[in-house]
Amino acid sequence: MNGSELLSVGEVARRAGFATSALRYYEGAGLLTSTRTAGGQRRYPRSVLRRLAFLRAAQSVGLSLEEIRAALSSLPAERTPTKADWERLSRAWRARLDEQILGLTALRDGLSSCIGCGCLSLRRCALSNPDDAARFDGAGARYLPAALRRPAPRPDGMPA
Amino acid sequence: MNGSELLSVGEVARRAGFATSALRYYEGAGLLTSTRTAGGQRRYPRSVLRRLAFLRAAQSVGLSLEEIRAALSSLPAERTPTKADWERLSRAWRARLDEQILGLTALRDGLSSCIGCGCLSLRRCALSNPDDAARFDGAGARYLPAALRRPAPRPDGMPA
DNA sequence: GTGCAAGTTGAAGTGCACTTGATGTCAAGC
DNA sequence: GCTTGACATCAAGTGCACTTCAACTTGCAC
Repeated sequence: MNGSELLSVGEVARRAGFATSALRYYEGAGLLTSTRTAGGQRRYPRSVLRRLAFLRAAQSVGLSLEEIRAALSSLPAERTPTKADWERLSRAWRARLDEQILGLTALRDGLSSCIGCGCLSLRRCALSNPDDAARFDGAGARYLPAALRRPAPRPDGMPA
Repeated sequence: MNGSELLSVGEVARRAGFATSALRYYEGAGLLTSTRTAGGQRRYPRSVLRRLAFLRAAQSVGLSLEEIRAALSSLPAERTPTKADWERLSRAWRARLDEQILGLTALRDGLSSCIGCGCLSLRRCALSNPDDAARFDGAGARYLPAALRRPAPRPDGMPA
């Protein structure tokens, strides 16, 4: 019932399933904070476990550490995040997850309906329409949501 | 109606939304093949566009080039893949996509039901149960499908 | 038949997300 | 109070997926 027992890196690493080196890396990257003992060793509050659970989940859906850092920065650093804190975060991410789920569903269904269909007009394909992606238009149905059209690591044509 | 017009790298890059350097890289990695002109320039059949569409889509759902290479290797290198070829690939991937969709849905719903719930027993959490992930048990409900529990880049304890 | 954009190769560089190694300090058990 | 394992920092290394660079060649348009 005592909420003030602090965890060492090793303890957190074990409980959260990360390497200690990763935890130190996350701290350097601004995703985690810790207090220190007199001797300089890290001590974490329990809430770091939830933070790490979120981090892991977010990574799994393909978000970069920077994106996750931005999201987590909306959590209070000092006090333990409340239900309301997490719910706010949850709402913000729901849209993204919805989009991603939609995209995957389209992809799954598209695998038979489009890629498997034998149609040769790739340009109208639901799965990947790079011409559309490259264009800056807003018109026309977007089959694959933006989340799944990963920004095509700089095609030659566009030096921006 | 002539199926034999070949495309240059630049053409393919433009149409598929990749950089030419990426196309050469993919060829080196065994994901693409090309014929050459007398002068040594690459020429691609139209079917490469579909291949690239698949590649992009697969990347978007988080698959490595190696996994994609393995999948694509089941396509005939010489003749243009048929509807049946793509459908076979499609079937093989459907399970993976289903799993990923399931996982994302669980994650989305879990964001309010678990992370947002205020419950402190992270160990029973649907979102991330690293203890379970670390354990080699088969018992108990797995909330997050394997596809979403990315293999936790080697936690300290396990040197394997 | 020539000019020049587009193509070629190989080696090296980039960014992300970490891990590994060297070297030294801390703290809990005996 | 000493040993031992966990912890500290910092620099360098790793793997993936590309991109960039330098130096040179091709091939279509005129």
